Order: sequence, then C-alpha cells, then structure tokens
Amino acid sequence: MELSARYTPSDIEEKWYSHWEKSGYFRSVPDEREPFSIVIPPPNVTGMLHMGHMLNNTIQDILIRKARLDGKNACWVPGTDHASIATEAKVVRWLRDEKKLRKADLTREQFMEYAYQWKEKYGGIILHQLRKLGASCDWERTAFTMDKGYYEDVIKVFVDLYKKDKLYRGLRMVNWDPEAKTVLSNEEVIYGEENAQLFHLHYKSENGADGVTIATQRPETIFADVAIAVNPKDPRYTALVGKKVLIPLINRAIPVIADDYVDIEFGTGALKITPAHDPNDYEVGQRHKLEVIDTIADDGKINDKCTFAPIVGLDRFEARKQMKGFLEESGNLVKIEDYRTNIGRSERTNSVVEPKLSLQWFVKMSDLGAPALKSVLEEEIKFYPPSFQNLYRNWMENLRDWCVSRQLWWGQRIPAWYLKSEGLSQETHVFVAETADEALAQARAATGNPQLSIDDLRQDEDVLDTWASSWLWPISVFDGFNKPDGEINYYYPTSVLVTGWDIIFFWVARMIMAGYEYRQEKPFQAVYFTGMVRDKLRRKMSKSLGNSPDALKLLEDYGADGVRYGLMSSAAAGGDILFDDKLCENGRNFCNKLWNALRLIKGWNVTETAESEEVARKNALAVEWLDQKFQQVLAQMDSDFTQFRLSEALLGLYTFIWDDFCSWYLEMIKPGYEQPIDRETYESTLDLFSRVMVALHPFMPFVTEEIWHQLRERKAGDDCCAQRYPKAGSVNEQLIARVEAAKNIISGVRDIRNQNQIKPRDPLAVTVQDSATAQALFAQAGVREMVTKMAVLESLTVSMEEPANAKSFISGTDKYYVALNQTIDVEAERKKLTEELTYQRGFIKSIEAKLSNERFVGGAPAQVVDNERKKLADGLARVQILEDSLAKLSV
RNA sequence: GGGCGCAUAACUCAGCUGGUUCAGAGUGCCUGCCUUACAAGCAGGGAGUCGGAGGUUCGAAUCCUUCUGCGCCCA
Repeated sequence: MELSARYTPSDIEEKWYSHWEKSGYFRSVPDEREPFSIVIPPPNVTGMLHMGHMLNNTIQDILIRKARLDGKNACWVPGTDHASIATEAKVVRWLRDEKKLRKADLTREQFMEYAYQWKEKYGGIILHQLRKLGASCDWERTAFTMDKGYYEDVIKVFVDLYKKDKLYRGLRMVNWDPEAKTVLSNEEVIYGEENAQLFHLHYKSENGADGVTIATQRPETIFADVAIAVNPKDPRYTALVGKKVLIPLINRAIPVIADDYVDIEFGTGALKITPAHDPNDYEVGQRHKLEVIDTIADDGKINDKCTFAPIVGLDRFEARKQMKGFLEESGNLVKIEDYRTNIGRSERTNSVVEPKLSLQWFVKMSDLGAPALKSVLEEEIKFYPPSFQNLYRNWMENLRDWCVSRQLWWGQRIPAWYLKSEGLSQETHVFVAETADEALAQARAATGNPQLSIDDLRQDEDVLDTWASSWLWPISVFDGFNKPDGEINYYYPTSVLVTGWDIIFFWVARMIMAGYEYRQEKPFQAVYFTGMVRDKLRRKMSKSLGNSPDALKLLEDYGADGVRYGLMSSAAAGGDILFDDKLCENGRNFCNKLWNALRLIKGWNVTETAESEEVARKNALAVEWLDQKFQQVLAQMDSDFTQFRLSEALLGLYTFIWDDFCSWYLEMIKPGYEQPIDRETYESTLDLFSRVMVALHPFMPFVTEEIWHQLRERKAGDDCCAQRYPKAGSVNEQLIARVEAAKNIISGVRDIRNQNQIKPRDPLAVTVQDSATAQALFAQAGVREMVTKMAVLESLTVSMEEPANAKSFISGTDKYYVALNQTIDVEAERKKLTEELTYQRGFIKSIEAKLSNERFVGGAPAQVVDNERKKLADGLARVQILEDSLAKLSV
C-alpha cells in the first residue's frame, strides 16, 4: 500500500480509538497485578472541552498509558459533577426556551425530573470530547455526582458528620448572590478593584450638639445602622463615646461605641455599624451585643425592615442612587469622594455579592483539617511541584467553617427536617436523618408525640454545595461507602491526582479531609498540579475574552497527537502555559517526521546480505550505537517519570527521534539510490522503531499505534498500546563516545563545506594527521565507513603528510585536513588559527590556575580534579596542533 | 497588612545534590540547499556579565543577605 507523503491524523484516530475501546484495553477490574488508579477531576456536566481540560487530561492519559505499558492494572475513572449553580441555570433557561415553563410554576419533583432529562440529553458532552483527545478512561466506570448511589453517599456523610458534631446549622454572615438567590462559599466570590464612591454623612447628636461625620460606601444601609464606632485611641471622638447620635432622615438614635477594629486613618475615623450587611460590622455588633436589622431582601431589594419608606422595594443600587438626593436635601451629605475598592462578585452570575446574615449548614473544619494538613507537610501525600505545599499550608492553617448549603434544587437535598408548627427559620427542633421515616421517628421521640405524622414535618429546602459531593469522589466512585471492603481496597489510595492549582482548596484539600475521615487514609499518593493555560499576552483563557481557541478545531487541525505534544512540550508541572497554535504545529510536524521515517524504511528493498563487508560494519556500528543511545534515553525517561517531569521526558524522546534516529541513524544506514538494505539491519531498524513507538505511545498514542502496525504485520491483539514499556539496560559509554567522535568529524567536514560553498554531494578527500588517538579511532569497526558515508568523502587517509590547498579543523585532539580545489587565503587562515589559539591558551590558563591551587586539588573530589587534568592535556594537545599549523603557514 | 513565588538568548521556558557532559532547548532571526522519506524538510550560523549589589566557597545561574521589578494567594 502506498503511504501518503503527509501524515493525516483524521484518517486513523477514530479507527484506533474504537479499536482500543472494543478490545477492552481501558477496562480495569481488580486482579493480582499492581494497581495504578486515577480519578478524573470531574468536569462540570454542562462543560465543553477547553484548553485546561485538554492539558489536564493529556497528563492523566500519559500517566495511565505509561502505567498500562508498565504492566500495571491501570484504572482511570471518568465522570462529571452536577455543578448545581451552573446546571440549574442552564436547566431553567432550557425550560423557559424550549418547554415554555417557569421554575416557579413547577414543583421541586417536576423540576428535578426535567433536570435529569436535560442531563441525559445535553450533559456530559465533554466525556465524548475527551475520547477525541485519546483519553483512555474506563468508560464503564463513568460516574456522576448525582447518580443514585453517589447521592446516597452524600446524604450518608451529611448525617454522619451531623451525628459526630462536625456539621451544624448556624446563623452566620454568608456571601449572598441576590441574582441566583443562593449563598456562595468564599471561594466562589471573585474580588476585584472597582470604582466606588465614599459618602461622608453627618449624624447629628441626640442632644443637639455637634454629632459625627462617617464615611460609607453604602448609604442605602444606614437604616440598618445600630451604632457608630470609633477607635478608642482616637482623641477626636473620646468625648462622643457613650453618647447617642441620630440616623439621618429617620432620626433613630444609636450609640457611639469604641472598638479597636476601627481604622483611625480611613475616611473620617468614624464607622457606622450595620451588622446585617457587613461581616466586620457583624463581629463588632456581636462584641457589643447590638441588635441586627436586616433591610435587604433575598433578591437584593430593600425590604420593609427599612423604616424609610421612599426606598423600600427598590434594588440596593437604585436605592443608593436615590439616597444621594435624599441626603443632600436633608443636609446630611457632607461630600462624596471617588475611590477604588475591592468589590466581590459572584463567580457564576457576576452580581455584587451581598453579605447576608442567614441560617445555613456548616461543616466544622478544625477536626477535619488537622490530619489533612499533616499528611501533606510530612509528604505522606506528595505535591508536584512541592512549592504548592506552602499555599496549602497557608490555607489549612486558617481554616474557616465550610458553608455547604445552597438555595437551589439541583443537588442533594439536605436531609434535615423541621416541625412545621415551629414556622420558617424559627426551628428549635432539627431532625437529621437519611430518610424521612427516620426523621419522623426522631421527631416523635423528641416531642413525645407519637401521633406526629410526616405531614407535620418540613424538609430543608436547600441542597448541598457541589463540592460537598465531589470531595467524596475518590471513595464514592469505587463504592467505598457501601462496600468498604470491596474493590476500593484495591484501587484506594489512588496513585495520583492531576488537577489545576486553582482548586486546591475547593477540592484537593477537602478530598484529603474526606479521605482521612472515611478511610483513615489519604485519597492519593501524589498530586500533580497543572498550570493555567493562558494566551500569548498571559491572560487567562476565558469565554468572555474570547481568547480561547476552539479545542475541537485544534484537534481537527493538528491531530490529537499534535495538540497533546503542543500542550506537553511547554508544560512543566505547576507552570502556566502561554498557549500558541505554533506549539501544536510543532507536534503536527513531529508526527509528520515520524511518518516520513516510516515511509523511508518501508520503501527499501531488502537483501539477505549486505553489499559489502564495509557496509555491514558501518550498519552494525550504527545499529548498536542507536540501541545504546536509546538505553540512555530510557534511563532518563525512568527518572523523569518518577519525578513527574513529563515535558522533559517527551522532549528527550523528541530529540532522540528527530536527531539521533532520523538525522543520524537513518542517514547512516540509508542505502544508495535504488540499492537494497541487508536484512539484519532492516529487521533491527524495524525492531528499534517499534520499541521507540512504544516508548512514545503514552504521549502520542494515535500516530504510534498506526506506525506500529505499518511497520510489521501484527497478530490480532498485538497492539502498541498493549506492549510492555521498554526497559533501560546498561549503557556502553565507550561505543557512544566512538560514534560521537565520528559525528564530530562529520560536522567538521560539513562546516567546511558550508563555509566554502561546496555542494553536499561533492565527494571530498580528507586526511587526518597520524596519531595514536586517530589510529585507535579508525581501528574501530565501522567508524571509517561511517565517516566516509556521512561526510561524503572520496578518501580518508591517516598520514603525517599535510595536503596542499587544504583547510583544517580540530576534532578531539586530532587535526583533519579537507582538500579543496581552491587556493587557501593564507591571511584569513592565519587569523582564524590565531583566534583559536588565543582561546585555547586562555582555556589552559584557567585550568592551570585551578590545578595549581592547593585548596582545589586538596578539597575538590578526585573525579573533578582528574577531569580538569584531562581537560588540560587535551587543551595542550590542541594548542600544539594550532602552533604547528601557524608555523607551517609562516613558511 | 500577612504569606508564597518568579527574574537565564529577541520570545517562551529547562537547568535535579555548587565543579566545561553548564551557560541549554524550542520558536524566531541569518546563510546555503526543492540532496529520491519529510520545505510540516535538510546542512550550518550568530546571539545571554544567568535582574542589581554584597557575602559564603578553591569554585556560584545554582547557597546566604539585601535592593529593584513583576506575579499569585490570603486578609
């Protein structure tokens, strides 16, 4: 079959992926082999493949495929999370647009039914996209955080934590998203500098004296004020402390209190205290036992707790605008200044987050955090790169309780029931149980009323934070809660987690906590943190900027292997990638290079014996050399893989394939035009190429599989992805050095060709000055033939004679003459030699200085000193050659 | 305000336990080649006081101190 001149990934990727899948290579069930397991960081079920996913999943696939080739039982569990906020928003929109339904008109049960319908239809597209990337997940294990079993695990854990007093319901200041009407965790709030205005407002004194001027950014909240606070050390206000002032427009009297929290420098040094609408104020309020007046409703509008009627019912921003007029009119507005301040916005809806006092469920972090911190600091769990330990420690040492309730429907509904008789938010009895029946039993016991029915109970309306389900991922996907002695014992702890550092708190830390809480064991041996994929201008890739390339288009344009190469080639662990299509182009070119090496080899005719002894010697040397170089690369590969230095590993293979294999080896053994190659060399080459394909397979699975099959007829099941990874053997350094010396000579000749504009195919006569080292080198089988062929020589002579009209170069400590059919420019030659001599003398001088330093000779390791001595001897030999040459020129 | 990290060629970055196998890679640039596998290619080339200043050491891109400039996390 004729092979096309270019590698076309689209022809083969689909074919191989379905072949692998059909052959069951990705399937894992526990057996006697060593397990190697990875759980995918579950992408959002609404998600579409983007650059971050491709980077992250390429890394996981490399690790999994490598483990599989190493003979381990590799298990990569795929799945998605239900992403409550994002998905609920999508479902609501879908219902509105396609079903003409409003969420408000549906019951919770109806809504959930639609939501699951939506998920079945549109969710998890990303899992199909991952296949295009080559991801070798065990698809039969595909998990989802809202699957029945998973749902039950989450509920079970909630109840368990509650029983262990590690979870509680409390009134706390939370981040409220007035648009999504839900609470957000601290991590879901994005702070950024924005323009704002600082209103200086004057509060008159109750007794008609001077009063006080405060600065606030939120004049619409003054009706929720309960005090004015000043710093106790602030002399300006000492007289006022303990007195009362009047809130503008409504003239409600509030006390002036002293509290260290107040910054003397900021604004006027006096601060209005509004506990319902500011977390710091809330704490001040608590300290001073002040009441809480909440004047903002869940939707961000001013409610009727606000006693200033004109703004009731207005949105908080509209109210603020109008307050300016009211305050001006009343004469309380002293001035307005513009300033920059940090404003928190919802990650999901971008609306300004409202600090809000609210009854929510919290997980107590103190007990859970301790073992999780310890395991990382003691490297029980290893971080790559290790510097992320610091970030982790920083967060873990400042843990705050985790608010896990969300005011949504799409998610695990909180298994807490209240007595209807107690009214909303007035509950004194809370019954937490896995089922309504159990809750009822508890309620009957607690109230002493056996007549109580399920209708007397009301289940909490809220659902759990998505992270409160995904933190159980490494346990739940192996059914570790239901069957704690089942296959989870085989796969857990998983081998490595690959994730972006941006979710180290959201997810990584919490999985570690859950691991110790529920398995008394870490969830993974190691965490590999990927960097963020950014654009050329270093901006994070985002939909709103439109700077993110279309992932599927990239895969189409460059092939999965090309994209994988592009992403990996510049992705040191933890380091950001400045993405550029150019990177994928390199990958595509690399595939093409491999492809063409294949075409070259497949085009050869094979004879049983080499055309001559010389050719046989040359080829034997080449084969052995490449084999040795490959051993070196494999050894490096081992060490790179243990340290998760994946880009280095890939680069090592790339250089080996492109330079050693293609540029040197194939040229060395390439037969002349229409000449055949001997079978021995041919077979060795096919074997080597095949082994190299296996070595590269984890990084670039498609092209390697294709070439593997093009190289030889393979039996069914003899696939590249199912081989054993080549093992590094011992390395014959001498043989490598021998060929390196030959390559050096070849480069020297090529250099002279280039400088003198001699055509690459014009044969040249080369003479090497007779010496012990030259004799020794060319006495080695195949060296002479290799140099002759590669440098395109008509003759290679060892002699003391110096040819006329020759240019020279030094290789090692030997001098080579290249005969030219042109007159030598003596002056130019002299200049060149003199420059070289100056450099070599300087080189020698620096080494002599070292060696004459007793402290160096005495203090440095013997090996280092010996090396210096060797360098000195070589340098002296070179100086000798150069001096001789100069002397001869002068004649 | 508290903490962490980075600064190496024009660009993006490697450089592990200090020692010319340490000043490297890729891209870009320059020169010459459509050489019968590959122009998505081949053979070559130039390019960096390793952010500044001190120090430790026989020896520093590498360790320490400090300054400058960036970035990030937390408050």
